[in-house]
Amino acid sequence: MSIPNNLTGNAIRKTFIDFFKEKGHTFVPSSSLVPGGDATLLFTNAGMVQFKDIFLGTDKRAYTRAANSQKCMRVAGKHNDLDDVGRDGTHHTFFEMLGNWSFGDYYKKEAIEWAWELFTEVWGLPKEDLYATVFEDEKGEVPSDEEAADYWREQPGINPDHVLYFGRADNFWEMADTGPCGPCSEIHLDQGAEYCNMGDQDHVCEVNGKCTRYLELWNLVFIQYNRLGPSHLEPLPATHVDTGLGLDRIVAVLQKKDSNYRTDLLWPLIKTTQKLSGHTNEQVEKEFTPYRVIADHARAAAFLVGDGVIPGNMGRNYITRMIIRRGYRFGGMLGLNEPFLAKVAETVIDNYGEAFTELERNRKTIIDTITREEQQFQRTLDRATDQLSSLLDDLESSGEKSLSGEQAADLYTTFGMPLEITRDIARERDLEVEQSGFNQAMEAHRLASGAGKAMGALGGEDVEIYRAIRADLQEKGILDSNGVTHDPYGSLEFEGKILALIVDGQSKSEAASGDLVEVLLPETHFYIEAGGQVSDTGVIISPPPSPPREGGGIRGGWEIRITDLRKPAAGLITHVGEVVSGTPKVGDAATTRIDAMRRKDIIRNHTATHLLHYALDKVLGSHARQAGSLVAPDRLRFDFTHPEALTPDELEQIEAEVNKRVLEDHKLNIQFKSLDQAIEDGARALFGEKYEETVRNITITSDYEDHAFSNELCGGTHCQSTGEIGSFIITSEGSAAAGIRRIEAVTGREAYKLIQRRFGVLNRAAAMLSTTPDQLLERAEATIADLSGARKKIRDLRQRLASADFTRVLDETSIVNSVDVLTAIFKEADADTLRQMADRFRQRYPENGVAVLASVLDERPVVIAAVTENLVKRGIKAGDLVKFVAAPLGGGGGGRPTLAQAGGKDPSKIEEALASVVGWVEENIE
RNA sequence: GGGCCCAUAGCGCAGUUGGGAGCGCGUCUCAAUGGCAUUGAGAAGGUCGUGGGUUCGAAUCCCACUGGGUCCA
Repeated sequence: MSIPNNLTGNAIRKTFIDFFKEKGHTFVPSSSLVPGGDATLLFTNAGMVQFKDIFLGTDKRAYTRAANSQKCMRVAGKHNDLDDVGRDGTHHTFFEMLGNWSFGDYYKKEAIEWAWELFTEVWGLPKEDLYATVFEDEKGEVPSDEEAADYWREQPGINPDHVLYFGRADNFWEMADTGPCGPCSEIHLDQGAEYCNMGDQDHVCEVNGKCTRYLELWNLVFIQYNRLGPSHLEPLPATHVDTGLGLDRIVAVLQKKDSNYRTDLLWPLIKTTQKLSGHTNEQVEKEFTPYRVIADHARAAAFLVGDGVIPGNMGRNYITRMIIRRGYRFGGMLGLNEPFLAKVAETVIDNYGEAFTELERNRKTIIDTITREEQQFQRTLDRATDQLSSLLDDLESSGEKSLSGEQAADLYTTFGMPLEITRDIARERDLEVEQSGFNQAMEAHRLASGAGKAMGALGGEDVEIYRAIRADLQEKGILDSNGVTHDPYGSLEFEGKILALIVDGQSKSEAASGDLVEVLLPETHFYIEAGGQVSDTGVIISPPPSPPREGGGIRGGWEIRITDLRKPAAGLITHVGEVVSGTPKVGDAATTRIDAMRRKDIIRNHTATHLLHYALDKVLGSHARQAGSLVAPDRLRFDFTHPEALTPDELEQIEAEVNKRVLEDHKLNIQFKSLDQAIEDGARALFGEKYEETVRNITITSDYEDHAFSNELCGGTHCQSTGEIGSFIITSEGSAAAGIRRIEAVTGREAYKLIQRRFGVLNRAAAMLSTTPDQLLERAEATIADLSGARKKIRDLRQRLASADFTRVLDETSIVNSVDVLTAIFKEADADTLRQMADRFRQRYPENGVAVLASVLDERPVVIAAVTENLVKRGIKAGDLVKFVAAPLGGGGGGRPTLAQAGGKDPSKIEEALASVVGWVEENIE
């Protein structure tokens, strides 16, 4: 494939960015596929995701013009089933969206001019084949976009008849039911009559029509209204431009390919796959669907893992798993029966690594993760195949021809066996799978799963009260427009006036002793739970602080014990606690005191958390990233991405590494800087976390290395140097979710307590075994060996003793109707020994023998009854006999007809019970 | 977040009305062959994931927890 240098996919992307840079735009790198701070969105699915807050007016940027190429995933939408992707030449799970943006800067004139210029002058698309569409409201409520239409008609070389009007569905863009919206304008390309896929003679090709002749390329959105209701639009003070041009599509057009998969963005992936399958070019064309699916999915998987999304069983992790598994499955159609997708993903990295450096950086993680998931899937399939085989065996032996849909669905939902594979295997044996039952069962499964909705108690029902309080205080000038000042990094003490007291959700002028109260102050130094670090606790007291008196009260003063902090409404922070003594009043002078020791415990754990994060990276690899964290005074808990349980050796190394850094006693360096700067300096940002423009960057650098070994964005409170941590001990390692491990650890005071406790146990255990702690292990091993040897000996002796006894009584049978009946008691014999005796009895009396042997073990009677085979036919069953014998002992029993066992509670009745055996045999024999 | 499945010897697994904890591979010992591959005989190895409950008796039934698998949102 020879493509001119200026028309490679990478060059086209670059041309777009450079073109808009020249027009004064700032290049903004693509944001992650995982949308930051937006829980409603599974993946970034459009170029505007990272700019959404600018349009909503809640975010500001340093620039007003931007250009980007945004990574997007569309997989879970209502009309986009994953199963349809890859079946044609234009649909993808992953794609790039080129866009240029104006935030209150230029508008329709420039947007249209530049789009035309780029298309016709730079990229040389034929002017006569281009069409522009503009908005005209079919309901007549919103004005037509004549402005845009006029600009289009002014463009050099455009055919004015190619400017067309369309209604709301095609040419009006809205973010949601309310909010910013506006008309849009699209550029379509007439690819020529041969591109029509509707052979029908009555069919007329048209823009936005039914066939594939006219291709929509670029959508220019003009945001000029704010929608307040279904028919209520209000003009926005500032207008914005948001455009979207799918890279794969424009590259296909410029490279004159009839399928996106034949461009130099995706074709190399198909060639790599072909190398693996060994197919000829003709075979590739024949099997083009699997090739497309593999190319698309390998690309999506590489980008997903590159952005830190690992395969799992929930949300975006689940999508990632399904994409890898589907790719693997389609590989099977090409005869690829072992992990191969990572090799294709490597081509993705080679091809895209320059434009998206995260791919290159995470090369190893991407390859390992994809391969591991393929292997896992193969294991799952192998297991499910066994299951299916035995189901099909049953089916065949019962002469049925089709597997029930319910069973197929069960196989899928429980063992992960996809329907197609079930069907393939069944067909090999000439069996069918019932489709409608499968659909029904899946629907039932969907309903059952959906019934358990995640409960999201967001609170907020009392937000009005707090808003009113804030408005009132701001009106009176008591609280400034920024609200309560929050500075958790300085002093642990603060003096100020009580601005408000809230009791039972109502603002009060005073609170009484015992009241649960929220205290509002103009400023607070308490840390408020964030980033895993728990809130501070402390007290608020009335000054002057007098020495505490007996009984805890302060004369004339009051004290409030603070246990939590809340942010009930924007700009408000309240201290939640209980009035311990006195009557605090609004307007009272107050002194706050944070519990200092507790705070120290917390900062030790927080700094240790950073060291742990670093150590995980060092020992396990860079794929081990933070996935959750708790920093409490008594422990820290850290969740991170890692596919398997940690070995004891790894845990030891991690613990050692952290303690090494503690003992080296490094200073922490805390700086505020711009997010971009921090990332450039190597800070690790968290996925799904939204950061302000200015971030707090915490780095730890050692004297003998030139760069920081720990570099994090963090708003928490920390030690001044790592030595304050004291020591760090891991207390547990486990799993938090699939692919996520959890480590718990203690530091400082808790670590010391733990060591003390452990030493205590060690010393006591050593003393018990009359040895020293150092030799405890050998001693314990020896003791255990002795013990099991002794136990064995006892068992042996017992059996030998019992055996000798048994030999004596073996011939002391009573004869009833020519049946030898033996009853005997062996104290201390266990059930096992009794059974062996029963066997010997039956060797001695192969016919016409009944034995009932009893023992008392641990104060409880045990009875075994043995009956020879021939007597079973005459109505003597061991189970019945043993039940009869055990009844007076307060027990019951059962077993097989020839050998049965029973237990009971009352050993004193054994003799009596055994004496009744002869009578029972006499009565029951036929 | 919810549904379903699984956890038994180092590994892979069987264990069906609740009553002798087993199979294959691996390990060790002995024997056969000149040596190896191999074959035969024998042995060691298990808190039946953890904790409760039901029962005279639980790997087996019930509950909770832990770990793993899987599907759905």
